[in-house]
Amino acid sequence: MIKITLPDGSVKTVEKNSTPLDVAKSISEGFARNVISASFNGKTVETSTPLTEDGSLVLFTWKDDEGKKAFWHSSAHVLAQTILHFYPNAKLTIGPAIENGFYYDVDFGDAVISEKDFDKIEKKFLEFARQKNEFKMREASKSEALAYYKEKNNPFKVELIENLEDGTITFCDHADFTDLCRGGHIPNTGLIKAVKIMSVAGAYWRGDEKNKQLTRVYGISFPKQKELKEYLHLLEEAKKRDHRKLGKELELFTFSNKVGQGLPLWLPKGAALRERLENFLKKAQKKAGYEMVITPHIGHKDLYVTSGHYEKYGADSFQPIKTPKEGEEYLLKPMNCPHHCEIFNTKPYSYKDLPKRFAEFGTVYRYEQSGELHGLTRVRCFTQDDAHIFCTPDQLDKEFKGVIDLVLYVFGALGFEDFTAQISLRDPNNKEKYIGSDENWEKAENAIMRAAKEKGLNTVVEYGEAAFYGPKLDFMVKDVLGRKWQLGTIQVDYNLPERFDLSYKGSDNQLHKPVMIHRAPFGSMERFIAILLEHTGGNFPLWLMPEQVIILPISDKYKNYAKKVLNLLENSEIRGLIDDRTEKIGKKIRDAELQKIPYMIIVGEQEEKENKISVRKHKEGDLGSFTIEEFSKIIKEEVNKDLKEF
RNA sequence: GCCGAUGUAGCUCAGCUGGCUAGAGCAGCUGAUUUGUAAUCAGCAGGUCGUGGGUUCGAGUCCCUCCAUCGGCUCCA
Repeated sequence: MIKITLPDGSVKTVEKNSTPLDVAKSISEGFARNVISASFNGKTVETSTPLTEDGSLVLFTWKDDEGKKAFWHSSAHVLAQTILHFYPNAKLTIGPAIENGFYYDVDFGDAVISEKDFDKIEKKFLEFARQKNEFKMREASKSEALAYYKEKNNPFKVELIENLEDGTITFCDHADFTDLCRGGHIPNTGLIKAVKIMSVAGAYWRGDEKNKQLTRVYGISFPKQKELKEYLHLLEEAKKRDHRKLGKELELFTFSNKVGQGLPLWLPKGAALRERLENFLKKAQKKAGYEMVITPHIGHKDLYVTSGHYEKYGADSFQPIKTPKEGEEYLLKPMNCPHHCEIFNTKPYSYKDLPKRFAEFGTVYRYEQSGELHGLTRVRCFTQDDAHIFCTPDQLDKEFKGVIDLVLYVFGALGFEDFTAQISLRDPNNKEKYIGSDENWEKAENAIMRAAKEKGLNTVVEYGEAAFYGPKLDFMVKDVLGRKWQLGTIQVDYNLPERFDLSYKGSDNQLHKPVMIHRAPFGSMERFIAILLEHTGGNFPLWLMPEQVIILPISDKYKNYAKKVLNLLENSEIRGLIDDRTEKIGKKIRDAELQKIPYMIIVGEQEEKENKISVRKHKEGDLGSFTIEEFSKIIKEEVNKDLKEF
């Protein structure tokens, strides 16, 4: 007999070689039917793995992330089985579970797979699934495994196996299908009741552009048909909040092929919104001791040779601007730091002058690959809410934490609660991608980790995500489809001060190098507004709204009263407009609702007589009758609720 | 940049297997209606069917090039 400890602390004594499924059955038959995967002593096991020693067992159902992972990983096996059914010469590579579903990377050879094929794949997939085949793990020696895939002429699996230790190699069989596999499956294929092939895409073998491009087949599966339907419905709903769609509908921004790919055009309402955001940050920055600077959109080539950008990005950037002067070259600025370094360099500083904090809404130009452009989130011209802090090493921690406070203030005011603070470090295996000494890198990395910890941020560490000149603390927020985007960023840099030979006089009368912090709480105006649009669905906080109220006269007779109301509201710094079309009130309300204007003010005979207004709130309906003073107060309170002082 | 898909009026879309002057709703314009909490009625106007080539008696429809967009990959100072 062995003792099995369950997550609630209870201990079950079962016979040796009992399986996790047996343990589940000993709890209840009903529960056992829902158990789809398990972990034993922290390691993923099959639900059919015989347990041979005492230990702690966790049983997972579809409701658990681990359960879903096993479900989707198992689905990838069935997908591979189905693909081989239609394309017997296809070569399988890897097929993991992902956040929403699973994929399988396949070398289809000369065959092309596209959306037209999805239907038949789904049908055959479910046919295979219904056979209720069990997933059975089987150990194999390295030579056996290699021989198997060499015979199948599959260089990808051979490469994978060559990197594995002998004695750790396992296969998983179900029906007549076999795959190299670490394990973690659902009991049998019959649990998969619904599947949808979502898309195909090219994906490089092992994520390296230099390798062969494989075809990645994305799918998602569910234990119930209904859940698939719900998932697809959710996706449809999410697409309605796509910032590209809302940006067009709300007339915030647009693109023009004549102007060029990835070059956003801000329309009046979008420009007003953006200006409001900028002023909001300017105000907070002023309190935090920043000084505004302004720098040109171009810079001499030498500036970027000094900074290292020329060497790093020169060939892949917008190409230099030539002048009539022989050999003279300027670059569109891809970032503001070199300019700000030269601003610092303009005069000598004492340690008593530091920190210096230079801020600029700096527009930069980067030649992003055409396939990378994406609405407003990835563009070729964007404006960073940039600033560079030059401080002494002693001041670094305090300054860094001050920036964290500012970022948290900005995120808080705009309702971003669900973000991850990502510590982006160097790729330890690829140090030649970065400039600067190991010593400086370590100092910078430590400063970031220390500050993030002291501020109690919930952080994740990502290797290989650093900038080429220094590590970053990135504030990541998801878009409506769950894709992560970097918004706020704070970077510690010991390298540019060296390259630009920045210095200050210390109390010891010696010259010292300042430390530089690059930071942008929004990240860029473009990306921030895009993500804000998706999070709010266009219903921005009231203080940001291009139009806060719209006045709807019942008929032409009340236009004058409407104008009077608007005037009074404008005196209270409320932004509004009048819908003076000769339309029915129902029509005006409908149009105002579609434009997502927060408050509608209806004025007619009744209102004019009583010198009042009838207020209707977007999405909520009639609020009743108010005096203008009462209404102004409500608006002011709502604005102040979101706009706390920094 | 790479893989797959898509591109018809300002917007959302129809146009089947190639066949007369390419359709609809909304928006726009004109007129009537002066209206009480999500669409008043009528009329008018609006399209080189993304671009350039090709196949064909005939191309929005089939083929190729390029451009742009979408979903991924790679990249992201």
